[in-house]
Amino acid sequence: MAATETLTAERILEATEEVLRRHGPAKATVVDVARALGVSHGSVYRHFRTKAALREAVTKRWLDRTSEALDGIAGDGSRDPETRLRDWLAALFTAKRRKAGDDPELFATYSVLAGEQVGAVAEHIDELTEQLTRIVADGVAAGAFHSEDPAVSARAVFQATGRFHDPAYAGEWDRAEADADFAAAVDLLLRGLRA
Amino acid sequence: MAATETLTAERILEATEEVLRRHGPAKATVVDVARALGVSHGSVYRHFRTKAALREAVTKRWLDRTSEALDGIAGDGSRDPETRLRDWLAALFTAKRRKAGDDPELFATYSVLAGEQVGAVAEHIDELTEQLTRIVADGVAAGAFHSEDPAVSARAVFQATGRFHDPAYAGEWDRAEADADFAAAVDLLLRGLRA
DNA sequence: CGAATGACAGATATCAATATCTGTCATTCA
DNA sequence: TGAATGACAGATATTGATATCTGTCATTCG
Repeated sequence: MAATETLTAERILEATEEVLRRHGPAKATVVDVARALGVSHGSVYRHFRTKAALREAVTKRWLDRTSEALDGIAGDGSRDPETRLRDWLAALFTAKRRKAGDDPELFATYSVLAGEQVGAVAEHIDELTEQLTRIVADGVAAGAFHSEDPAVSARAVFQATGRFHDPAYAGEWDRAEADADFAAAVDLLLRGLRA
Repeated sequence: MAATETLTAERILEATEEVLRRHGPAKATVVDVARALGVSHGSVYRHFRTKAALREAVTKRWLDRTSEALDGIAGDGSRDPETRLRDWLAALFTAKRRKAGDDPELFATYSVLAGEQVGAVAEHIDELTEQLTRIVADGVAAGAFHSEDPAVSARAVFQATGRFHDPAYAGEWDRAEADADFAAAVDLLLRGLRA
């Protein structure tokens, strides 16, 4: 029985996600989470020192799902770097667009949380940029790319494609021009990277 | 004497800007503007049909100041396209950064207004993109740039540099890495454009 | 004895009553 | 006669009294 299972951080995070989905970021309370689990809110505070810590943990969890999905593409050293870079960027854009399109309210909720958790987001961006750096470095090693410093180039590529992954632009992702804009951006950046 | 001058749209816009500076976008009212001018609010409605129209006009005015400043660089056909493109992007970044840094509250106010006036902003972006297109087209004509379609490339360059002109990123502009990031972005994009 | 509770103080949010604002228009003023 | 006014209705914002929430901790429970 779910209700008699021991109270773990993981179960609290699941309940928190559910409460956030139902109530939105502004109205989701720790009391709501406790109610959903059938425990007192004091028990939740045993696992998370503050409400902010709980929100941070649930945000990290969400961000990590994106990072993990992309890591496979970044790490696949057997494929040629240009294709890998194109695939990685396309996968990032597609994933974000799907999340935003499938459940706009939950996406908006997590966008608000991400806005609060600047630190967690910075870490997430670092992770993604490291994945990009790996691809660029592989490309340089293979003679396919030119770059003075793969980390700098990767950062530039990530920032230049912000329009296609930053939640601030989510409203533009279903516009008719989005795909053409994305293709033009990737083509221009890859021309810039090629040896 | 100012108080006895005829009431013109221009004078109303000046007063509106002042009221916005003082009260911010949320609390600035048409009544405030009328009070600042020493007239009844009915008189303001003679020149602007709605409060939204007044806000749109004052926003356009603000956006146009940026466009005009950059038009000189874009139109100077005597200088080489690569330098002109670098200068144009640097001028845009510098102008935005200065506005945001010198008077953060007014900048935040206008950012809110820009968020409301989607149409006016779209026109402004079209203008800037046309200026960029002129530079890219000149570069292609001179054999310095490669581009299938200068308008598409210009759009890609503008979007890729969004981090350095979109008010959503204003908070990042005074970070230590901003200049290095900008340089890396411009270098990468110019490598992509060169013939 | 460690996990869970629930009462509590201070901080934050909600709600309904009140005040202000937007947009109109018949009237005044120069 | 055309520009300006100010009273007005409906919509929006402010306020202050009330309810809920956050975070703690002495106590209970298994």
